[in-house]
Amino acid sequence: MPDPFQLRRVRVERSPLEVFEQFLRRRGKRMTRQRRLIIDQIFTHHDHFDADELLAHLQEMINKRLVSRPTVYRTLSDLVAAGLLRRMSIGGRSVYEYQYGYPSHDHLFCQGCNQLSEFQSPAMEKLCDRVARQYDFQVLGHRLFVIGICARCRAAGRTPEEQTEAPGPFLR
Amino acid sequence: MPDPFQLRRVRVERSPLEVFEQFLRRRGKRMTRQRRLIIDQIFTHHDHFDADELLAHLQEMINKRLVSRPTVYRTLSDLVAAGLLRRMSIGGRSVYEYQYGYPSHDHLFCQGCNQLSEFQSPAMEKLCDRVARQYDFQVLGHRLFVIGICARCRAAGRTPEEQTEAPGPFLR
DNA sequence: GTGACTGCAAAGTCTTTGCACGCGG
DNA sequence: CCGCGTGCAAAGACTTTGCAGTCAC
Repeated sequence: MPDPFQLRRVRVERSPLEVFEQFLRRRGKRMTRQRRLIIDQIFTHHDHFDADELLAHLQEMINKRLVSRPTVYRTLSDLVAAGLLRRMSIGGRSVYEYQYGYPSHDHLFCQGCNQLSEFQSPAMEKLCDRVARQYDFQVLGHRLFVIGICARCRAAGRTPEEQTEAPGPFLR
Repeated sequence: MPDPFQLRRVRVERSPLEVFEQFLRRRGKRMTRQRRLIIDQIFTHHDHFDADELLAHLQEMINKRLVSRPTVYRTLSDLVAAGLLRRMSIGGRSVYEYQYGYPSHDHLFCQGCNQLSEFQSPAMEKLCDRVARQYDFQVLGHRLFVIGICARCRAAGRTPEEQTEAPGPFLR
């Protein structure tokens, strides 16, 4: 059985830092100490994360007053604009994941543990394209969340919390 | 070419109001004038909407002080809990759509006009199930957003705004 | 009559913005 | 040195909550 938790990066020619530097240069923007810190922190992890989690990882730097909250938010937006990250939303907050150097994938969302995991499915890509063609819709990408209960939670007898908050996708 | 904009309700035995009344009764809750107003307003429209849009439709009632903002929010949550609505998020806000008496479907999201439309694809349902089985994941449902440009926007030469905000899904 | 519901105002969360200073190129 | 970037504080957008009066049952 394939493990959905282990997508590996695809090989890319330039490092995220290089890509970002070029992005900044093209726009007459600057590479700063803060931006470098944030990129380092992000691209040494392989996760879905939100600004707060990133801030937690940067906590030490924040304590040392090396990065501030607004700068983290601003940089995250820049990284999305640069195509390095993708932004989603879960539970009303923005959540980010790798885009550059990371394979296209879909998500499994477990209602037992609220974990987001990933899987790849070429068939899914094809089906999206086929459906879109039917509706004369030019596809730029897609977001799929399969919602349910993971094996671990089922084994633990953990059932979804009451449907007070039904899972639902979010575009931004 | 099928029109994605025209899903029609499926026939159901009980009206949304009846379902909600039963839901309330079972929980020792009460059917109030406000809740009736909100349900009426919602189930005479066929849309995706958020609390503010609903509030706008209820504006007259609000002006007359017949419903308040917190009550709208509270009732929307109740309707989700009752299985009448589904909640998603777009752009950082909760967005609702029909659940009860409405067929299962997926979404096309146009980056040109930010319109959300719907389509049905049995193949998609099957594929989700098949993929989930592979990962030993018990499926409760899924959310799919195909992101791109609709025919109308393409014809109008409208391209997506710059990737400042990449579309991304949102679970809640 | 009892206790759930409402409206109001206020608080909470997450995110963005205005502004003066600091620093990259 | 020019002007972009940062940090601070404050504002903003959306949603939730505490509380006292009101209304459904």
